[in-house]
Amino acid sequence: MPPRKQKLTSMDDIARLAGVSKPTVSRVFKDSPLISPQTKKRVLEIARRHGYSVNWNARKLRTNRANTIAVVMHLPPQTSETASAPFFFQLLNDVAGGLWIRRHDVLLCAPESDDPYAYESMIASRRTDGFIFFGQGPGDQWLRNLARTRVPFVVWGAADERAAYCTVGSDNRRGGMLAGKRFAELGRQRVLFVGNRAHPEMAQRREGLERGLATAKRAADISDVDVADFTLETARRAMAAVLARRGRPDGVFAGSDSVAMGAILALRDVGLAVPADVSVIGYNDLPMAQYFQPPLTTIRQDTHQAGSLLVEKLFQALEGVRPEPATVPTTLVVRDT
Amino acid sequence: MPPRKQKLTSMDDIARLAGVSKPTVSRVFKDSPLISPQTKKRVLEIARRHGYSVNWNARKLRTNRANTIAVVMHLPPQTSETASAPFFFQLLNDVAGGLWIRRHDVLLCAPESDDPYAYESMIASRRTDGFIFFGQGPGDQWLRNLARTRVPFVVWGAADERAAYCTVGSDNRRGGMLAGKRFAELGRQRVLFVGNRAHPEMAQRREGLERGLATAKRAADISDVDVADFTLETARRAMAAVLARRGRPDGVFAGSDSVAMGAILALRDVGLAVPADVSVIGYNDLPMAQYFQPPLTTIRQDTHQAGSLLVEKLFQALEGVRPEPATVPTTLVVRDT
DNA sequence: CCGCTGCGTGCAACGGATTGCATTTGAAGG
DNA sequence: CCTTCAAATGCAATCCGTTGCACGCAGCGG
Repeated sequence: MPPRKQKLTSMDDIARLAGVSKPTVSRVFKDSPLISPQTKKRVLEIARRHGYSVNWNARKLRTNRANTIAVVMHLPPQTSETASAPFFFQLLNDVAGGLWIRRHDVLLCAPESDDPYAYESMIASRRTDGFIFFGQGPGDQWLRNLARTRVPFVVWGAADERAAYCTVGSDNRRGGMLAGKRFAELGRQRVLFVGNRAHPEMAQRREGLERGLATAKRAADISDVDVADFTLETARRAMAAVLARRGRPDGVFAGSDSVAMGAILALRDVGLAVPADVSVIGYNDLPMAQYFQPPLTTIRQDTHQAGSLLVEKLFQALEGVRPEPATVPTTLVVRDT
Repeated sequence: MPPRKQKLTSMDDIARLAGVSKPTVSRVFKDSPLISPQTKKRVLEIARRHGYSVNWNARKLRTNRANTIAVVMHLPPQTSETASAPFFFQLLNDVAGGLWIRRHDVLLCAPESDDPYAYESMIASRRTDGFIFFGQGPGDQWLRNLARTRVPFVVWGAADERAAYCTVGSDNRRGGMLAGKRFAELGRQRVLFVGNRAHPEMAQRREGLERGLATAKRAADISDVDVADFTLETARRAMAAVLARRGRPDGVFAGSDSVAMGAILALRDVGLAVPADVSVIGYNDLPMAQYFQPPLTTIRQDTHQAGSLLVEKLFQALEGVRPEPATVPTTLVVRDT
């Protein structure tokens, strides 16, 4: 492929036009304090008139920094329907905001594979300075492996027990506990956890649920429905299957709002009323949650804060500091379920 | 800021290790047919062993192409709640997919401003090769201006009458017409269009609506509710205001699903039953639409196809061809409203 | 045995900016 | 009037690949 377009004006050209040297122009564009105000003004003026802007690639080459952060959305490859997606997109928005403030570019990536090599090579080739992963997926061994390399990254998800890598996540245990306590208050006895314990975050939510339920006077019973993904449809089917086979719950704690909605539809299908017969609590407080019928009771987490934290931690990692994991607070939003 | 990290292995190093010259290594990584299979194999082997990958920035500098496409999501700056967001995120997914296939990076951008200069400078600095804009926003004069520059871009939205720039969009007029025809069939007489005619796409949908209604035996009446943004909340409020002041409609065509949901809530608040008293039709067929209560009747557009088209057209533009606008088909999905 | 064709490689000249160090200049200090 | 110092600017090396062109060598037809 031939190089594109006509020769474009370069720093040399601007330097010549402004009657200064190339380094001076360079410093002007870096806003270096070394340059006198008049010179700066003149150079900028000329540059603007000629539609010049610094060649980013040359700069990146020379400085050896990409000034770019890659966001990896760990979604099932084909399914663009994934209903937990809305949450991640909201998070994406907030993360991108934080990165723009720090004048970094946001590169969108699909998870190539779990092979650390793919990520190492993106760093080695200077396409990105670091990664933000959205969600750990089922099992996080690959992240532990990645942590052994020199790849800077942070993860939205559950804190790793062995603290091999830095995470920012909602306080899953506390979120679960809030749900558990509420069920306890409502006197619910047979609670179903709909999620997938292979995902570290889900496991923590379930753990919190247990603890919350333990505050009840009469011990409650927990059983599980594992779903392969967190789409509404999958949850609905899984729930229907369980309702047909096993006994009827009087409380349902769902790993995400979309799952909660699926569960509610399944409950309604077998004639159980929400919340009269069964209390349901979701997770994430998606925008849709409040408009679902009935409006969903759910655990909210602050994505805006999450976004800034993720960015902040990653920048620490880039500085060579080992960032501490963090959690964002969770609150119970009581609506009608 | 000092250059980061230790000196990393470069093409020279690999060349030396493999006992060949730098150009040869370069050609290996470009998968050039000039190189003999043995040499290629040997070089790749050595490169992999040393964790080498081509420095992307150097390559981009030399070839003068960014191999990157910027996606600009034209969302209101602050509001991350924008409920029409889900649709754009779905589209983002599909666009990104198309770009990955073409081995291009996806850069996420906020709309800096309507000033073409911002975009020109991103091109000049070779941070991106072109732009994909999601939505035109209210008024598209700035896009016409942008079209006069050398910036390659395509837009998701309504076709520009003067064809100043290339768009891909749903067949808005047809979509509107489908809605209009359905209202006609149902014998609806007083139809409300909830949208914002300043947005070209919305104007087209309304136009289609009119045409569709014209097929009725008895002429129907159209009036408008303009909303400032397309969030559920805004729509709900606007709708409530109108219901209080003006007469009651028996049909509502909403510019987007989130608006439709807002409208339904407002209708319910004043005691109007959907669909008994009022038929409501939305637009986009968001994943949530089918789970709303009652499940939303709406106009669906194929985002997957839209994504590929956008990408395809943009690449034509990059090749210097002036791409033709295109539309993706729309279908009426009849549910319970 | 010679000249030609083509494949596989190497040479060297870029591409556009950054930066450590040297240099100029004007003002302040002696 | 001569230093001395800081501020402002210039010099030249460097970052790492890509590519037009030249070259060596093997095989082939004459």
